[in-house]
Amino acid sequence: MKNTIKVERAKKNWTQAELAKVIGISRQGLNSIETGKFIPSTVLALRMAKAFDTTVEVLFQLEDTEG
Amino acid sequence: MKNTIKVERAKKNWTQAELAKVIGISRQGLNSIETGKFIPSTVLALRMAKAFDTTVEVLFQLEDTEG
DNA sequence: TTATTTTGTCAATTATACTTGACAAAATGA
DNA sequence: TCATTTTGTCAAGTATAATTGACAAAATAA
Repeated sequence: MKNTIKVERAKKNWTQAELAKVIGISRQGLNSIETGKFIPSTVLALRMAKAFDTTVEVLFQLEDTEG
Repeated sequence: MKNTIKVERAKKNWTQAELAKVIGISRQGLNSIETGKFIPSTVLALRMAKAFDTTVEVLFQLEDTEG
């Protein structure tokens, strides 16, 4: 799964630590999600989408092999 | 977190077992998600949204306390 | 360059999603 | 009613998400 967290974060000029705090997760946890190391829960995806004023689908995209 | 899986499933006239197969999860796993026992991964949420031709936000809603 | 912040990553632990197998309750259909 | 399908739930196990603490690489600012 791909994500556009880094881009959305840049738009808001937020650090990983700041975003992590907003969505209630550790900085390392957010880093692992952002770098594709692991897949977040739907609650975290929804919180992130809300924080960025966007949708889960804009933030996260299934790969062709994951469809 | 609330969800509208049961309703979307009814629209398509799918059983839990059928939907579970489509998204690549066990029947009991899907049941636990549908009944709110646990929170699915974002990949599963995206697959479900795709299967239902809808969005993650339509399928899953944060409670006021989870925002 | 030097100092500071930000990011990436590791190890070890904890929490939880997801699995299979099983069985009963509930719903559906004959 | 009787049979069949569907759903809910339990237990025990596996997989993985998420945690903290730590440290170095990379980026940013002075």
